[in-house]
Amino acid sequence: MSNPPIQNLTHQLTYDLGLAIVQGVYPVGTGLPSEADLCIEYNVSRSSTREAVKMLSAKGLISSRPKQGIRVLPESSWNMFDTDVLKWILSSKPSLALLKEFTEVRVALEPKAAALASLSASYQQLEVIEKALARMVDADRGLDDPLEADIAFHTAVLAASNNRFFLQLTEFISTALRVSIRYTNKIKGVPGADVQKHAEILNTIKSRNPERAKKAVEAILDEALELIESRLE
Amino acid sequence: MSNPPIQNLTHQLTYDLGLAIVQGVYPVGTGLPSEADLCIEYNVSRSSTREAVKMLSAKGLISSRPKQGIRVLPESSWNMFDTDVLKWILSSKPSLALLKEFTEVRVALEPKAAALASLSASYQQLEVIEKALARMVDADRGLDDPLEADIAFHTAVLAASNNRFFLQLTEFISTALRVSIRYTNKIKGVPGADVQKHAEILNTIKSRNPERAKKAVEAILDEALELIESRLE
DNA sequence: GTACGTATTTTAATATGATATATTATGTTA
DNA sequence: TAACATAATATATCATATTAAAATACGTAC
Repeated sequence: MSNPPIQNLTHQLTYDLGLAIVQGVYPVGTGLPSEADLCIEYNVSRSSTREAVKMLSAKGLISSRPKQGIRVLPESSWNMFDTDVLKWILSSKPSLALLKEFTEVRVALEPKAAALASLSASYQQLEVIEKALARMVDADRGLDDPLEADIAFHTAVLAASNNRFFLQLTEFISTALRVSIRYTNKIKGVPGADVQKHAEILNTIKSRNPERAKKAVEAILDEALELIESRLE
Repeated sequence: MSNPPIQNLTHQLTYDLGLAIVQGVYPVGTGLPSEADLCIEYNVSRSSTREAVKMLSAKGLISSRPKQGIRVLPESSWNMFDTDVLKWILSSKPSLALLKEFTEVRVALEPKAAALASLSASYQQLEVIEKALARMVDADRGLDDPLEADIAFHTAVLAASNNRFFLQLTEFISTALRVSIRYTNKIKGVPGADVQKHAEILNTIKSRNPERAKKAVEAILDEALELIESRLE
């Protein structure tokens, strides 16, 4: 019932339960069956059940205390920047509204990351961005996967910012892009136009111009955001 | 050995181990004692040990597999946006460099959140911001805690953005501010100046002007960032 | 001597029974 | 009625046995 690389029963149960929770299968407040019932329902031992519960509570989805049982926490305490949580949410209720909110975060973060990258990117880091751009060129000719190339480019910029928080967001961004692609990728613009804009980003970073780097990334993301907003009406 | 609200042995061990890991007690790559050894070292049962290990692996700090044992993952996979992880990091090695990186994230996020708030904040949400500002005024007169009032204001703006990701960051921001305050709060500017600038933010949001709201928040954060950068030299 | 398959070994993963603890609900007594 | 003791119920903890997985060592074939 899960596609991610499940290693063992505990992880399997964690994914199944996590998905069920974000899907709203268990009511917020006082939901979830008791430990013992979960064992029966999912046919696993108490050890695995407890470990799965602990993993989910570490991600802010649930809390568990004696006598009160296991309850689903309000959505506001879910760790949205946890890759698993994000994956569960996007793959179960990938609303355009949420996609818009996600893109708003990108609009806030990525331009700033590019600006930082323009100031501090090492030669090696520039090369990584350059290679990602080459992949995008290849993708335009059908020689590479367009989505993966695009993701590689944006995560390379994040990594080049040399900021641990932005670096941590690479997984966050790529996960969300991978899941939500089907909502935006449909309409492809002029072939090569996208590559051109990404090349512009690379150039501004290489020329150590933070202001222009910021603007270049903003241009791309604002466009994506507008596309989403236009569909929301 | 921990101050957070520890509920039970599993949480206690999670905090102790999490702190030890970010402090570098266990070498990255192949660190940590085996499950059995951890039981002896911390004098707890295997259940609690395993549950703590699962919680930490849910936060991206460690991985555990048969035969290879429990190993510390590279810092790049740590979930920096997890409140616990951030707390451990900031309370153990609160370097100015990290504080700078954190502030860079704030500079990216909070102005955008204010802009969104100016577009979508409800009347109730505006009231919350207003009350936080009142607390800041009180704090200037010694009638309230300045830090808590400041945190209340910034988190209120985040909440008013009506974006689930920004909302999730309220805990992240307040945790970091609370922990890192001792590195910046020392130098207080002109009394009332801070309040004035925050009042400006509220006004721009109330007048539904996203551009000016963004600028107003940027002004405050850029200032904080410059202060940190000046100390880094 | 190298490559491949197999056995061994080590460690986590799973299962289960028993006990402790915390919380809520209940009932009893003054 | 209020305070206090008691019971009921869920998770938390402990202990132990068994299973499965992964790395290493070993041996054999070529």
